Amino acid sequence: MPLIRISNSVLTFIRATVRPPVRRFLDAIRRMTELNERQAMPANEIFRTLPEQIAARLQQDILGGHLKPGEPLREADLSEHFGVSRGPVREAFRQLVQQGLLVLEPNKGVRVAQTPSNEMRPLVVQLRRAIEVYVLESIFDRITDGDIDTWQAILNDIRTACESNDLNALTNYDLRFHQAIVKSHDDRDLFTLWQPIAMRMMMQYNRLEDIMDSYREHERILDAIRARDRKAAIEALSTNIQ
Amino acid sequence: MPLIRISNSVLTFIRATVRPPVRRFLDAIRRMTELNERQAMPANEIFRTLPEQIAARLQQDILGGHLKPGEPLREADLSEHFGVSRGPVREAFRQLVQQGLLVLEPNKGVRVAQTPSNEMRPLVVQLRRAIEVYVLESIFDRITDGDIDTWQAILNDIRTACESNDLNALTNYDLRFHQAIVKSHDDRDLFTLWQPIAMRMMMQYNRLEDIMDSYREHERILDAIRARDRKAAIEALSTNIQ
DNA sequence: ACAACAAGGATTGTCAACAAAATACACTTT
DNA sequence: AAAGTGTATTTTGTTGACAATCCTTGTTGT
Repeated sequence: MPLIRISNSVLTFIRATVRPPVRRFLDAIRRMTELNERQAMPANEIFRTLPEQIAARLQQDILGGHLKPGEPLREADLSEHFGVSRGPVREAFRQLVQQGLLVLEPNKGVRVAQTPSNEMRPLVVQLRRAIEVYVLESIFDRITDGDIDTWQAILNDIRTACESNDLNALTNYDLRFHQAIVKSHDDRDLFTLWQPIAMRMMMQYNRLEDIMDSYREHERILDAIRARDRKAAIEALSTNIQ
Repeated sequence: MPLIRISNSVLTFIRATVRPPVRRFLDAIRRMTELNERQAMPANEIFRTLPEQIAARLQQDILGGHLKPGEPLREADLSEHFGVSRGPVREAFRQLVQQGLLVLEPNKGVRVAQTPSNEMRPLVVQLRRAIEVYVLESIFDRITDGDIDTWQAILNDIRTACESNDLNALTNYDLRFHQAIVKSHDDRDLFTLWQPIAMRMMMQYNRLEDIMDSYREHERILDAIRARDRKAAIEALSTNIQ
């Protein structure tokens, strides 16, 4: 599947051709989709940059286990596969290195990172809990009904994934759920801090006996938020992260 | 000052010319210097890659306050300044983005990151403490006299910086001290996790009344380690991080 | 006066060609 | 055999040219 690249060429052309009210309308749409994407909506890839699209696909391949830890990734292969030059692929690699999904060795390229050791897991859990609890505490009084709706939509996706026993999709939506919460904090820097930590947990997604538990845990979080029960929400969030 | 670029051209020539025993000897030296650099020895820039050298300089400029938060950095300016093309500069930017020192906006370039808000500081302190305490606990029984010597050398630099009241150098060596400890853990991934968190603290280095306190705190840590007093070492480390 | 618009320069994004480095392999020597 | 050596291949690093985007400024129309 080739990448969707409407944004640059076509959109610029349209923008230049069309009357200003329509132009502003297009910009508004663009802004909205960008915002939605930021809030972890179903990925609308049209307006994203090339490297982001590539990184997003590779991320799914890694978290989905199609790319095994230690496996080397070649710039030339992927640039051919995606039909772009090596530049954007390189850039995508760097983004994934930042997320901790790839490891970079100078002059040798990148490999898929090893899943964190079991010994290290408690530390990662502790770190992620600290951040997410801090975020939830911090935003709790400013959570809008719109936020809750957004999160509910993701929760529905989690339910579907659980019911169809699709671990791959579940990992994805679980990530999106927590991502949406962290991103709703004003300070974008928190997300930057949180992402590499959370990724390391997503790489070993095998904690639950019953996959349905994942849905129930997230439901508990959102229900508590909806009831504006601060303490219960934080407790539920905290037990979900382990 | 132009970047030192001996490694590639000259070294390759030598390697190709010279007899294999010497060749391996050169490789050994190379490996050693790389290792030393990894353990935060005085920066031997000769064997580093171009982007790493650039990133190292920019890092000092940012932590030293010569580049103010919010200030935009232009690829073209720096590529001219360092006498390289935009590619390596771009790469250096990405490394610094990973460290949290720069912020990237697509199509708009990078800016120096804002120092973390005061509200957020306790969280960052908590995260950094968690990691460093974990590391120290984890490596404690395997710390060699060689390690201690290395750290003592950095401690001496800290003392010098404190005595000459050079806050800039102090920031640098403080970073190196903790970096050396974290890097001595087998799991390199811990360093990747730790770095962006620690950087955010280094960006606001203004905690101490008396600058000499910094030396005393680090001295306490190393003394406790030298005495193999686990509890005291962790306590000292923990109070140093705030 | 004020919004809509257009043109220009400045800056980042992408590309393809080339350089440097790492790797693999066949060949030699001891 | 086993290590030493040279060459060819593969892969990443670097460069400069060009394209797309952003931003500023001046102009037009109402």
